Amino acid sequence: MNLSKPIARPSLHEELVDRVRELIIEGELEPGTKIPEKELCENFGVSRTPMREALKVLANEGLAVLEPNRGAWVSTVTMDELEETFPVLAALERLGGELACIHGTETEIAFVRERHDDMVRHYKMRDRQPYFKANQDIHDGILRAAGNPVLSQHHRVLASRAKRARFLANISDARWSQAVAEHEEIIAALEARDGQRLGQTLADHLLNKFTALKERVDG
Amino acid sequence: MNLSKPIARPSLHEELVDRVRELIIEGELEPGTKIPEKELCENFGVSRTPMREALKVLANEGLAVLEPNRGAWVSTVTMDELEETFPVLAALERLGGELACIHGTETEIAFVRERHDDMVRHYKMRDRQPYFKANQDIHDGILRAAGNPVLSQHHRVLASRAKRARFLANISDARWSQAVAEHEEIIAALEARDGQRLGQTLADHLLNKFTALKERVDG
DNA sequence: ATAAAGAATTATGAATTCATAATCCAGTCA
DNA sequence: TGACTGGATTATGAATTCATAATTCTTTAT
Repeated sequence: MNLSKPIARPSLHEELVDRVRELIIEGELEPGTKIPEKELCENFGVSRTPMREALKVLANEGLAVLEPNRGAWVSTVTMDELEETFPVLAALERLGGELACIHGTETEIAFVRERHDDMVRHYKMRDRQPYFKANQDIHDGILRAAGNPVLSQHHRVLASRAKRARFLANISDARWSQAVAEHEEIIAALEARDGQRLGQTLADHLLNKFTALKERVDG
Repeated sequence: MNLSKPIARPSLHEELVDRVRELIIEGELEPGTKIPEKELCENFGVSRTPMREALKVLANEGLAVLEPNRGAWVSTVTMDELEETFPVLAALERLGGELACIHGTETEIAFVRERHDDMVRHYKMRDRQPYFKANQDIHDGILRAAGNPVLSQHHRVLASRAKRARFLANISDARWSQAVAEHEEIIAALEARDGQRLGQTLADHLLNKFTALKERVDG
C-alpha cells in the first residue's frame, strides 16, 4: 500500500497564515491599520495562540509589523518600498523567463498562450478585472514553467507586497496598450524558447510598469 | 525631544528566531534531525509559546519543517534544493552588483576592497576559516552597498539555506585559485563601477562555485 | 474649560493547562 | 523468535490563564 501521503490536515496556524495573508493582499485589512486580533480570532473561531503564530509569520514576510506591547499592524506600502521591490521582482522574473524556456513543458507553455489570448480579449473589451487576473495567471504560469519552487516562493512573497498597492491597477490607456504589446513579445519569446529575450522582456516589462506608475503618482 | 526610537526590547520570539536560526545555520542543529523543543526551551529559559512561534517563522524561511503532531525537524539540504537555490542566489547577486555600482558609497566600496585584500592574504596562507569569513564579508558588503534592504533580506534567507551545506567548504585547490581570480575581477569591476561586468562576474562566480561542487560530489 | 493625574479597563506577551495524537513498551500468541 | 495488541507514557497543538504594559476614562486642580 503506497498511499502517497497521509491525510493532509494543515494545522490551524498554517490555515490562518493563508487566510489572513489573503485578507491583507486583497486589501480587506488596509495598510497602516491595526490588525484586530481578537475580532479575527472570533471570526475564524480559534484561540489567540494560533492566530498570534500566524501574525509572526506574516510579519516575517513583511505584510505585518509588530509593535512591542501595541499589537500587529498591516504594513504600509510606500513608494520607497516599491522602489526597492520592483528591481528584485524584475530580477526574479528575468530568471523565471530564462528557466521557463529551458524547462517548460509544451503543456505549460500552451497554458500561458491560452491565458495570453484571454488577456488580449479582455483588453479589447476593456474589462479590467479579468484582464488583471489573466495577466497574473500569465506571470504565474511562466514561473511555474520555470520549475523552480525556491524561485516561485520568493517571487510570491515579493509579488504579494507589490500587489497591495491598490493604485497599481490605475493604468493609463497609453501604458495599457504598451503593456499588451510587451506581452505579445513575451509570448513570442516564450514560444520560441528564447530565454535571453524572454528574460529581458519580462524584466523590462515590470520596470516599465513601475516607471509608468511613478509618472502617474509624481506628475 | 526627538529620541529617535523607544528602547528596543525585542520580544522573546524575535530573539529566539535569531538564536535558533544561528544554531541551524552553524550546524549545531544538524539537517534532518529533530529540533528538541523542550530542551531548547530549557536552555533559553523560556516557555514553549515563544519557542513555537519562532519555529513557525523558521519553517516559513525553509530552515525547519513542521510535521503535524510530530514536531519540528531541521530541514535537509539536498542537491536538488541547491540546484534550485543557486540560480536564484546568482540572480540576486547580479542585481546586487549592478546596484552597488550605482548606489555604493566610496566608503562602502573601500570596505569591500579591504576585505578583499584580507581574503587574498588568507588565501596565500591557506587559512580556510578566515578566508571564508572574508569571502562572506565581501559578498555581504556588496549587497549592503547596493542599498536595497528588500534585496538583502531575500539574499540572506537564500544564503542561509545554502550555507548549511557543510561540504561547500570542501574546495579543491584548482577551484580555490580560480575563485580568487574571479574575486580579482569582482573587485576591479566594483571599483570601476562597471555594474554590468560586476553583476555578470558575481553571477558566474556563484554558478562556477556550484558547478565545481557538483563535480566533487558526483565524480 | 482645559490640562494633569490617577484609577479602571483593555490588550498584549508569555506561561500554564488540557485534550489528543504519537510513541514506547510489556505481554500475548503464532 | 518475531510480529501483533493494548495500555502507559510522552509530545504536540491549541485553549486558557496570568502578569504587565498601554489605553481610556474620571476626577481634580488651575
